[in-house]
Amino acid sequence: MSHQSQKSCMASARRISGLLRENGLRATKGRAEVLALFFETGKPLAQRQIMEMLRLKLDRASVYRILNAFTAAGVIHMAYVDGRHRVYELPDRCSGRSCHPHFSCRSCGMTACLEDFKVHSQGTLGKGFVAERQKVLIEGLCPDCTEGKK
Amino acid sequence: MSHQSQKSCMASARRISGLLRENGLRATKGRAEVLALFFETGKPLAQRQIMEMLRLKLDRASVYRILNAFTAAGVIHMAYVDGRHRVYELPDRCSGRSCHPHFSCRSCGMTACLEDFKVHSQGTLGKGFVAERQKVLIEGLCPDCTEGKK
DNA sequence: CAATATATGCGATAGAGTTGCAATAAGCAG
DNA sequence: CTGCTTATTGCAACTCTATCGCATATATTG
Repeated sequence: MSHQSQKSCMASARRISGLLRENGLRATKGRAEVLALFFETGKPLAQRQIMEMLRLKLDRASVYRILNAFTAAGVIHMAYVDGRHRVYELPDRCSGRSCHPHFSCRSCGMTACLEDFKVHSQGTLGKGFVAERQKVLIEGLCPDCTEGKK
Repeated sequence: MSHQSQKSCMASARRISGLLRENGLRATKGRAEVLALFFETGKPLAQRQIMEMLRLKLDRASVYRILNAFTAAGVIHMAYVDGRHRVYELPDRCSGRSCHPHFSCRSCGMTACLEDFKVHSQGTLGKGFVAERQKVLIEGLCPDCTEGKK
């Protein structure tokens, strides 16, 4: 999947560089690769996973700085915190006020985006409060782990 | 508030010890005090805050172990992760499947429980998935910080 | 009150994330 | 394409949360 076609890789590389520059970020190899990983996997990623998936060598500190820069620029956002890990994702399917919910398995730690799961909120926050984003995390057991428990 | 009446303190101390034992936990001074803090404040607490509020001396490691033991026993649960801090609270107002939402101010970091805020979820997780808990975090600005931004 | 299993204190350690600084590479003008 | 300026990277040291092993202290049980 990573080397299907030079052409399409290059094409998306150009698209990604453009996206970086549009957001006021220099299009370095490291940044392009990290951003490409988000597009390729389409999944929420933590620094650790990014490090493991990198084809290009990149320092730990650089990955952290890249994630922070991306977050500040709004290219990605922190989806949720999993244990000690900050998990980021593209804000693709998220409106300004609410993000799609995430699922996290308490047994194996597997996580997933719940795109067909809708969350409606009702009620008032109180005077002066302004809600900007709504993060929902469903904890439970994934199919593999429910089978194991049977 | 901490020394209003010896009597009520002692009474609740006995109640707390009982609660610990009911959950299979030894009623040590440290554990009783930590659990009492959750009841007295009624607020979500992180290890750091607990350390600062302790009247009794207790080691950092012990507080961590106490929080883990309480969580394993179900006496408290992790409400959310605030930056690098795990924040715990009594499962008082939480049913088995859903927890009351929390608010977190992105400017000052202040957090609060949203008791009058209800969240309804709709949809399917997918075959084999079992939802056990639903954590909702609303991010935004608190009254103090909205005033500042005006 | 003594025996025993469990908690605690202390020090060392692990792991996520940050920072300072020198080296490097992107972006831009010519 | 070349050189200049400035942002980014690599490296190493560091911070901070959390955990672990082990000796000591303490709660529970009989």
